[in-house]
Amino acid sequence: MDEARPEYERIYRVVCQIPRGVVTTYGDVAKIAGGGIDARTVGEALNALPKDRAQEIPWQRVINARGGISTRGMVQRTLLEEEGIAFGADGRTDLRRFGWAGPSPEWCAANGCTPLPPRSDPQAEQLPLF
DNA sequence: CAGATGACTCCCA
DNA sequence: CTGGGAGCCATCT
Repeated sequence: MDEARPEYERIYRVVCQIPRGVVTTYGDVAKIAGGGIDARTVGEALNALPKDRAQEIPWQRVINARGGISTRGMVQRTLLEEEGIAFGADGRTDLRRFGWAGPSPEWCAANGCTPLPPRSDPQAEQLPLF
């Protein structure tokens, strides 16, 4: 039997908090989870994610810091497009529009996680609707 | 215990 | 934009 991996479970819990229609990065998930977890560890956790559990965990909403998909194949991109995520010609998406702001502060407190630092983007308010 | 690997990220040329 | 290199952490040989 595969041993329980508490570090991974915390990562999964954070990913489950990502609402439909938005995406986040490995680094952000790592910061939220905290506890010596970094972007690479998040990737490992999702890679080791069993298929039966992939149905409940929106792993597809986790992408790299460049706004692109690190996985091979079109599976992840297709799933995200189904949720309304738009990709550019280079296969990247605008994190300022589809980027996840992080879980609620109360959730963080209840799960011992760290909320995401507020990124003040003056242009984020002026983003065109298109 | 040491080396290699990976769904990562940042910095610099 | 593209490459190369370093930093980082967990898992497997």
